[in-house]
Amino acid sequence: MGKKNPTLSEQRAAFRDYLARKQLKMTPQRMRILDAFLASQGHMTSEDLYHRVKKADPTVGQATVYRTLKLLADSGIAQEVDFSEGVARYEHGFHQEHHDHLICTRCRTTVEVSDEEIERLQESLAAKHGFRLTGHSMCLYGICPRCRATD
Amino acid sequence: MGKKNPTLSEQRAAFRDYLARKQLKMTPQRMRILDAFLASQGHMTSEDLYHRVKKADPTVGQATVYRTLKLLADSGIAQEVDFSEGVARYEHGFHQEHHDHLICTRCRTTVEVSDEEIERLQESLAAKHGFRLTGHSMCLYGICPRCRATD
DNA sequence: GTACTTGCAAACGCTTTGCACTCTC
DNA sequence: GAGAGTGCAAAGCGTTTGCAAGTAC
Repeated sequence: MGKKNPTLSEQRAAFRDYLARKQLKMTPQRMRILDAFLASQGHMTSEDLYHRVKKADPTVGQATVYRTLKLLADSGIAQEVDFSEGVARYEHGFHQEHHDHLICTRCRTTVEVSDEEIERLQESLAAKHGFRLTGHSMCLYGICPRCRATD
Repeated sequence: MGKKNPTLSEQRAAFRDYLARKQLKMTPQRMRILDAFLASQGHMTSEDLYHRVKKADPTVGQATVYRTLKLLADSGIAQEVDFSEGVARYEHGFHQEHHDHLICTRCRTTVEVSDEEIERLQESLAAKHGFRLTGHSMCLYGICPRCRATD
């Protein structure tokens, strides 16, 4: 478990490969969006990324960012996450170990957490009902230490 | 754990109390929406409920259903759940034991599951990061036995 | 040269809201 | 009768899509 994170150029190559496999084309826009995505951290919305990309190239359209994020997710470079806010968020997809999220409902801070025991129990819970698991999302909502301190 | 489910008239009374406490009024529309909600099962969308209510009274507006569902959720009679579909769903809120959802991504069947061990681990995971948990949502996505059979 | 891509603006689906009217308490 | 609630239609939001022009391969 836990190969180390791919380098920037490995990721670029991976995206190129993905595009080729799907008979899609590499374009300057896609390149810029990929780079902006890789250069950022956390859980970005399409909007976030759009603004970042726009700084580098004001001509890029919002629709292209939406479209490219879908490709990044499909290629595995990005991972869509849903914090029930009504916006899609994306995080880097190369986190080998699955992780879940601990979200402060007051300040929106999020912490990535993981627990092998929980993973294992989830699998067996699914198996007990005859399901083959393809994915899951677990969000724990609460109040973070900092917000608790300022109560 | 596990008081038995409240009766229909207990729930009506609970809603009435909630409204009174908030200085809101009971109306025939709210009554009908509550009844339709209680008479249904599963994970309903506002749309679902709107259609049901409409059969009993075609004059009820969609906005009223949205508004009333929010009240039902706030009062604890309903519980909002999010299966990442882009629609809000509501289930009965009187399930005392917390449960999570196992969702078939092919046929959308959902099964309610619960596991005390997982609950406990979630608590301790949150505590480890100094969070005070206020809620959580866990959705396990997979393929249900029936869909697996027709592969 | 042939698809595939782009930016734009319009359309989308779900949800919320402003309004004039109506009703509950 | 004062304050809430209603239905309607319009607006809001994040996201998707149709299109004509542009571009990677």
